[in-house]
Amino acid sequence: MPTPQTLDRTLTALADPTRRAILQRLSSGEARVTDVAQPFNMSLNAVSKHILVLERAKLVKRRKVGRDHYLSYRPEPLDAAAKWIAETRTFWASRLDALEQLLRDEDAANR
Amino acid sequence: MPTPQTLDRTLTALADPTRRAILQRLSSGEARVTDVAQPFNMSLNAVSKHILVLERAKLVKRRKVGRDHYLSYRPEPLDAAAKWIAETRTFWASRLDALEQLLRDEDAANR
DNA sequence: TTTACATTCAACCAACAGGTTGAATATATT
DNA sequence: AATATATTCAACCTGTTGGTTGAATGTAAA
Repeated sequence: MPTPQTLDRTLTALADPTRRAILQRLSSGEARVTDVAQPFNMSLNAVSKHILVLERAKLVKRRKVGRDHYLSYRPEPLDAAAKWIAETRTFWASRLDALEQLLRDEDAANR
Repeated sequence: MPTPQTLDRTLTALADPTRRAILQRLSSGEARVTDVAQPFNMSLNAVSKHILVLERAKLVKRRKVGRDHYLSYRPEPLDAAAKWIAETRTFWASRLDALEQLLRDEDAANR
């Protein structure tokens, strides 16, 4: 299970369409910072910052070759987040079953 | 599939431990704003703002009874987010299979 | 060795997030 | 009618986000 802070970083990184697009691009293979930035309608520096956020969340790894930085997609945090959400959903759903909810509603109505 | 903006809102809402704790609290049944705020070490107003974020993400629904506002947890956006992540992960993983990655690495090496 | 390229660093800015306090509003209770 | 409770609204503050531009750094190519 991811530590809360790890989860925060993963979800924050994913909660931005530019960063999701970067991940999608990298899912088809390594690319340099410039390559990743090319399709976006913003400065290279802006994309570089987004990449930093993804690195902090360990969704992207960097391999330096001379002046080029090759970026690659790392699926592990996504796996962990998906697992956390699925487990949490199950747990929460179990606390919302029909009978329990009915009893709580009655309790609330009688207050 | 959730619209990108919906996904943004869901992930943003989930990327905060206070808001996750609020959802957890509500997963065991309805509660009023004051009840939800009680355990937190912050002002009622701060919690009220967090609830607004959760409402915007449709993770919480509000039912007003007199001066009391009863809040309830809505799992649907969580389901949608989990589904999106799972599908995306599968899609991205399929583009990262061993052969394709090998070919791309050779291509990169020969540049 | 000069020039071009890939990238970050640094400073700045506007908008937003997350918190505060104080007042306003609406409803209950006495 | 007066008071207490539940909640939001409004203004404010501080720190962060997401963007910009310009300069610095390191490496490759002419």
